[in-house]
Amino acid sequence: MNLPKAYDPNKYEPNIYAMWETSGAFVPKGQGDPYSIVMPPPNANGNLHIGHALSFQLEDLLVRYHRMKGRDAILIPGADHAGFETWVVYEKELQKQGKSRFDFSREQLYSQVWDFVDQQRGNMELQLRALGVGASWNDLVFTLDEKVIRTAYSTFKKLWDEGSIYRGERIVNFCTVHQTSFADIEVEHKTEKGTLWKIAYPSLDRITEIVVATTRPETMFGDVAIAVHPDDERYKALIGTNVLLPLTDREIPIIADEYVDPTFGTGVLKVTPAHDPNDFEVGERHKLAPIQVIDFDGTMINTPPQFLGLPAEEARKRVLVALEAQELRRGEASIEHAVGHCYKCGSVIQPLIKDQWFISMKPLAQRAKQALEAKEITFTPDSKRLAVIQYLDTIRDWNLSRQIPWGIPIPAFQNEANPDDWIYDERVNEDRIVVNGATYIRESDTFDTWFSSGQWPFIATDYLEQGPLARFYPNSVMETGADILYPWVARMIMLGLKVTDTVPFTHVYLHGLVLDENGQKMSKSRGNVINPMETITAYGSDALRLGVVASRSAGQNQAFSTTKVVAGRNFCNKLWNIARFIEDKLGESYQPVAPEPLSIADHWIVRELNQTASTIDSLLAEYRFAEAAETIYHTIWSSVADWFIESSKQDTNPALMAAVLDTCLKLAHPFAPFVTETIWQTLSWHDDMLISQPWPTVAPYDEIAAAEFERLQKLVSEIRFVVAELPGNKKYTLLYESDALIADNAELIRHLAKLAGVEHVDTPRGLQLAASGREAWLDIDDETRYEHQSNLERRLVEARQLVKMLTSRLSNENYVQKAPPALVEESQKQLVETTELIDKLQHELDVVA
RNA sequence: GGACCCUUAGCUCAGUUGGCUAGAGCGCGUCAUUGACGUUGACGAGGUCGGAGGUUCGAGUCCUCCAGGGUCCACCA
Repeated sequence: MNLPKAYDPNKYEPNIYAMWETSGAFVPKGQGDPYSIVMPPPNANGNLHIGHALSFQLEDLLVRYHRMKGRDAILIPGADHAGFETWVVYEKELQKQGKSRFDFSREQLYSQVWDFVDQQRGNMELQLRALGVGASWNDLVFTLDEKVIRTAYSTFKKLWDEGSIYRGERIVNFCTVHQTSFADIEVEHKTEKGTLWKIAYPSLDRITEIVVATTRPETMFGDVAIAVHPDDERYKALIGTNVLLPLTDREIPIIADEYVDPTFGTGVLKVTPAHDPNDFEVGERHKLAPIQVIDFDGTMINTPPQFLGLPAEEARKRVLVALEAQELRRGEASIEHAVGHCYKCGSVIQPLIKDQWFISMKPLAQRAKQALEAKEITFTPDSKRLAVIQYLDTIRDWNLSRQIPWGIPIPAFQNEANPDDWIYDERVNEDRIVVNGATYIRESDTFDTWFSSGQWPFIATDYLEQGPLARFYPNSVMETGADILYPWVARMIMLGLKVTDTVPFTHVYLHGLVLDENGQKMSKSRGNVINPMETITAYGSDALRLGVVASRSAGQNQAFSTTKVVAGRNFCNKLWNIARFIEDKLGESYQPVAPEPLSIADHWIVRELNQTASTIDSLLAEYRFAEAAETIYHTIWSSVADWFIESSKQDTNPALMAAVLDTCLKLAHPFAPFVTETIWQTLSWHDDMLISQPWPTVAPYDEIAAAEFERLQKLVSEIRFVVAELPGNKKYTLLYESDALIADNAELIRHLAKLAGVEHVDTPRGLQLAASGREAWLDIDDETRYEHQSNLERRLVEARQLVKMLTSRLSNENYVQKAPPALVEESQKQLVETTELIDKLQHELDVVA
């Protein structure tokens, strides 16, 4: 025996991973039906967090399992340039150096960030290896790889050519801190308390006035009209007249628009097309040109001099004071309203007008919706499929433009002489190009990163170019976080259908957030982040996998639990020691022999393992990872270790023990890849790798023998139970009169039940073991027996309650008629058995008395 | 404003189409024991499944309402 007593994961994991990787175990073999998962690419220059561990370990689990099931399986890794995230980090770096983005050209910035990311790269990939994630590393795709850009461009052109891409002045969500716009979905709305101010706009003769209600008085200099509902009797007469815009000498008209809600505020809306999306639409309808009064840096422009250049917040205060001075304020009310914030810095998102590139989403969404309704893609949990459908119903056009240098340049050029003339051209390295004699200037914006990552499944498989991995498209499963269902999953579906004319994957599995042990969201600011690498150092990679997969269901945010990681570590150690025991029994020179079950324990364990394999099959088919993990845990710990191994100490069947160990390792491998492979490598009868083994097939056994063992278990359990209740720590002798099971397995029963002996007698004495229904007695003296009386009484009461319940159930005619016959029969059988038990217990009590 | 989810043992959570006496890990109690494993073994205690109705022979599971917690979506100034 050269294996140490305890499994030390850190000692083996790196070597095992290196063996897999260098031997090409993660590379698809080209045989069998393709099975593919494309990894949601983690940030190339970041570290993995515990949510990544869950995500990637689930993906790896699926791929390992399907590989063993004979599929041509691949897990395609990725790395994300994480446009905005990385840019924010880099801009902070610049700040530290006392520089800003304006000190450099776009090309300079791009190459600086590239170097910055390059320095950090590799961490994440090492961490994936530590997690045991068996990715096909040569197929890794970085989101700024040339082929990603190529595909993004061809898709953009396709959409452009068919008119789905348009450039337009629209209200965009602009972060004045980060100097970029966001898609609607990226804006974080928070409900806040605000103030609704009422402000009087005087008529031209200054005799009457109309009172508007607004939460943003500072935008009043951008007002181009006052709007009321056309049917609002209070204001009907005023429609078409002009009022004076306070603090200015500008006149604006009163217009009628259905959009105005007469019950809100004063029923009068100030129309500020440049700074509110609704007002923008009202303005368009009434052909009113917007006036921008907040600049892209968040300060005031186009205002009277005293407000010029002030930050918007400050301007608001001063405007209110100025209005007060002119006695134009007509009260205020506090309201709760949703305010958009930048999800990164938390500052208020300004709705501003900007020329941006948009995709018309309605047609894409319709197509995706049909596919989802037809269940061309299934979801776990299914409720998320319905959620996506609902999202698609209300989708708005997608703003693709980002004012961030770190990203894929938008391949568009504008005619210097004619601003409305835009052309598609991929020469994005040129500032200006000449086409047909006209000079065109390059668009300075980059794509929203989701535009390229939305095409990830067919990019990573080179499907459009029919590369070597093209057979892996569509992907088998998209496994990702429920939090990016809309920004990512929905878009992959839409773009996949659009570009490849097929769904990008056939199943979506969504995991929830891993919360901290108290159920709180993990965040750096809270300081409650669990680093998966530290967990691996402390407990091992398999322990982390088992712990994080256990008791977790799809789509639910659930707490991390160290106790489950500990349980996982203990399980690995258990498996290790099962192997140690078996290897010790077999000896170092063991040569494999065809296994054949001989003892009743042998037949039973073969049946159990068959059952476990098929249970895991059906659970994984439904993505019930936690239950599958629990199944293998209990099979190995209880059935194999506590019963089979213990039995084997009495009756050794080397070939079968070896086969049982092999089967356990295979079944457990997707859930605990490192320890199982480590053990496999120590087995003298294998010179290959576990990772490449086929999933266990059904092995033959004898059902009668297996059932015998079950009866033996029942007897042993009863003996243990009764003995535990008896006073003192004595060892007892089991007596039997005529019982073949006991006679044939006397030594085994003695060992399992820790008895002094098992003896055949002609006249039984002592305490009869009633519950297991055997002709067997524990040889106890009268005094002990007397002390045991209360236990007998207690069990008698329990048995009588059960009889009462069964009797009433069976006397219910509806039950007998409507319940499935098997259930009724079961109840009847149980009633008979329990009645017999009562007789025996009663008899025992009579003897004592 | 809309939608979805959660509430089960002390803690963290499972529980497919309704099926009988609701499970796991950890924790807790009693006991055992130096040779596979103390990262162990045996035995046990602990839950009227958030509350109230309803459907059903039968409800943790389906329906309605209520309470508490959470998430997502949303252009009411």
